[in-house]
Amino acid sequence: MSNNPPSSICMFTPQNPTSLSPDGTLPVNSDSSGLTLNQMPQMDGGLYSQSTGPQGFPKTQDTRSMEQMMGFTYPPYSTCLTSSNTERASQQNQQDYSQFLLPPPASTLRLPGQKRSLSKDSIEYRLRRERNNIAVRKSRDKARRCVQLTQQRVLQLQDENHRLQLHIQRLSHDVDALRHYLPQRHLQVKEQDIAGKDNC
Amino acid sequence: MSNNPPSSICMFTPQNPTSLSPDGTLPVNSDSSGLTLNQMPQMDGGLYSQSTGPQGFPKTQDTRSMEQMMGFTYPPYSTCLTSSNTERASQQNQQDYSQFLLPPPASTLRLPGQKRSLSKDSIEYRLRRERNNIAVRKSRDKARRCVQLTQQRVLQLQDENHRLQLHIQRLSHDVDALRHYLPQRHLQVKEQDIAGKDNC
DNA sequence: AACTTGTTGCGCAATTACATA
DNA sequence: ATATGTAATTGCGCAACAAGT
Repeated sequence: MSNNPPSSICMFTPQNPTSLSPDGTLPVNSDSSGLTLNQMPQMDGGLYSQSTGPQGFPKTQDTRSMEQMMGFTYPPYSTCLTSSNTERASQQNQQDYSQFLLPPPASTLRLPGQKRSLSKDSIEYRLRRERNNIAVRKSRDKARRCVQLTQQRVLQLQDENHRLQLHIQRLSHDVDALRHYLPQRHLQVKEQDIAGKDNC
Repeated sequence: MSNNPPSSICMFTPQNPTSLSPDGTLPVNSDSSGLTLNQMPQMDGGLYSQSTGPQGFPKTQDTRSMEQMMGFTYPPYSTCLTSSNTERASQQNQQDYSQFLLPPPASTLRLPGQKRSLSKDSIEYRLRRERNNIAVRKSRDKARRCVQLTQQRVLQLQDENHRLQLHIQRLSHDVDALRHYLPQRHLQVKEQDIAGKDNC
């Protein structure tokens, strides 16, 4: 389990810039765009649960239509849906499989550097897929939130920027006014020497 | 052709905040996150073109195989793998359904509000798919660039912010110094009246 | 109205990042 | 320190829409 902080940081982490696959081939994922946020305000709780695949297997052609028909639209956060149905199914789904889980014992003969290839019909395969699907949804959700956060940050910074500029404007005005009130010229000069070049 | 500027703007365009499907149901895509950049530095030219698959081949299965058979591989990313089995399953799967999917092949009678459904085997279907795939790649590319741009903007704003704060610091210092040099108290007071409340 | 392009959520598969035996 | 398993990322294609012509 372990819930310790991952290493990647939300914004601008370059992250394996020249990543190559272990076999030396160019990796399929050559993009990455360096967006790997973390520490996002997300309650890692029950969301992302079993997604719909009630009977997931034959999975007709696309599931999407299925999901929608079942009203399972996955509203990232808040507003949570009232997933009336579907959860039952998914829940049970898990259980159903759990008992069959771990068929490998029989044929455990696979070469060291070889990762076992699962049959697409196998329960295990489906379980892995489903888990990954959940992870994918979670990850993308996180990415979306990060983007939004970044955008908010821009607005916020622009705002602050504006405030600062106004402040500068006022201060500049003050300085001018004060200089104007200085009785002796030499003092002004002295003052300017002290202040240096503010007007950049 | 017309290459005029689209309406959406890159950052923070709210854009259908309460979007609902025409039928009043909640739209599947309720996300959108208001990211709809435009005017991105993209040469809209030959990129995203036909995906020049010189000899695209046995990519895997899963429809993709079709694309390759037709010479549609789209190299942009990938170097594709060489998986193996499984093509049978998904392929057949698709076909199985496809025959049920579109009952009216020869008959062109489709009700007013009904969009014709193409056979997954049809050339037309493949062409549409391929066009959409290109559009998708293009769109995502745009989104990626927008995100990067936004991130850059944050850095840039942070930097400017810092500069402004330094400037304020110097100006404040100047004001203090000048005030110190003011010979008479009443002048200071007067000055403050003029300047108003700078210290917010 | 019909068609084309643009967006977006989703699932898949390959890869990577972590964690742990 | 290494082998192995799981979670996280990411490009890709699909389908449903939205938007634009």
